[in-house]
Amino acid sequence: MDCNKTFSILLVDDHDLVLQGLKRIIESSLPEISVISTAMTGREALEKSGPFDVYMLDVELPDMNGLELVQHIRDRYPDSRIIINTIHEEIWFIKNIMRHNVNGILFKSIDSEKVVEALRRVIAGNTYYCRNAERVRRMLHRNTSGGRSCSLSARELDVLKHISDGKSTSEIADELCLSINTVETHRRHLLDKLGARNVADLVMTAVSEGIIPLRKKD
Amino acid sequence: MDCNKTFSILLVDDHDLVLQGLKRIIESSLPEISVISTAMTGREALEKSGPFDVYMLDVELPDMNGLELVQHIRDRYPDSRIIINTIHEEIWFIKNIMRHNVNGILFKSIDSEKVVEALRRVIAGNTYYCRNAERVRRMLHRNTSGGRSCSLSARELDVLKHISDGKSTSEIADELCLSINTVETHRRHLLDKLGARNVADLVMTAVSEGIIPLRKKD
DNA sequence: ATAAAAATCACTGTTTTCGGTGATTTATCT
DNA sequence: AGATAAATCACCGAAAACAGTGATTTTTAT
Repeated sequence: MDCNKTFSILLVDDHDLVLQGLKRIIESSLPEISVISTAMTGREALEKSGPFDVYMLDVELPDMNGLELVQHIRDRYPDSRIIINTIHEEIWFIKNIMRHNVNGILFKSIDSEKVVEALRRVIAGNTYYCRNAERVRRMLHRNTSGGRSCSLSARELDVLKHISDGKSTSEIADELCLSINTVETHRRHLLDKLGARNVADLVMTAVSEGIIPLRKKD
Repeated sequence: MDCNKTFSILLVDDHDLVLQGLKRIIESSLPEISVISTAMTGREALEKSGPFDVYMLDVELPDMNGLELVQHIRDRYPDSRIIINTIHEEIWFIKNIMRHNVNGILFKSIDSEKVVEALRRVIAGNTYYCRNAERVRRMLHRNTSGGRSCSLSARELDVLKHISDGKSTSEIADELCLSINTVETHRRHLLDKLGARNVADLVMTAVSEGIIPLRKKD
């Protein structure tokens, strides 16, 4: 890619503060982005004469769901890069975003260096996902393109049940007569496969997906 | 209590190995227990001419649920001390045992010093619960004798929801604009109130009790 | 009004989780 | 027979959870 090429970006967010902040960050740290346009609604965004090289979208817009907007942009300008910028860090929310084939996900809570890094990576043709979103991405990837299913092995299910019962890794190792390292590996695979960030998330996901049953009433 | 008094105990377990092990431990470390009787079924236990000072019962017996046996013993000999000895460390199971007003709970996985300690404490008129059971005990205590309900405050529910969504304490603190210390306190209260040992257990309990809903399908 | 509960924050130490990486041995499937 | 997945174990470091204690301020209820 030509190092002297300049890029255009469209920032879409219904909060002016966010727009100004992003604009400022980009202006000061990313001189290769020469055109910075903004929009505060989905409609306004679609009216801007594109294509832009990069779209950075909030998912919560007054007139339109940000993900609908993603569809529109993808339809018109398939080569554009799209970064989603959201305050929602909920896992199911991230999964939704992932399915729309975006190039990057940012959370509004992050600091400006991350924004710069994300833009650099996306412009370079790579993807950027916030740490929290990375796990979810991997999980979905396995399910769709990888061809592999994310079904759990018998042993993993064993470990999962013990985890959901509040056991620590060392306790599980004892009860299943395994090394702690082994249980930790299973645990890691569980987190990966279910796209969970920690055991709380793991249990919630597993129960919600019906992988493990609710606890019997006592 | 007279230091020279000797005590009697009835050990009930359907595994002879366990009986022999317990017997051995008691003989070698607890000279104050002079009468050690054993039974391998609930029926056999009830046929032994009591009362014994202490009953140590397995909950899994071939002919009878150990908790039924507790009832029988309590009815006949209200002053006897009862210790439950079980391999089941599941929380809901512990809760069940707790409700039967026993003096101690041991898990078969523990080492012999704990057995001795438990017997000493129970003989002295105190209670003994394995570490894992202690939390559950505190929770139930609040619900019944304490008069206090274990209902969660609004803030605690807030924090719980975030936890169940896989958020870390620091993330929750950020999102709710609280100090990390505060969130940790809420978390601790949640664990106490729901009788959970860690977040995995917390989420499982909260979902099972219907305190928080399952995650929306995506 | 005043007692009780809720909400807030602080400090400290230990244990556990989480993430990355890599490797070997069985099963299993094609 | 060879590829693939499952199951096993190891080592490391950083981050988070967990446990115990204590304390102040605000709400809420009696």
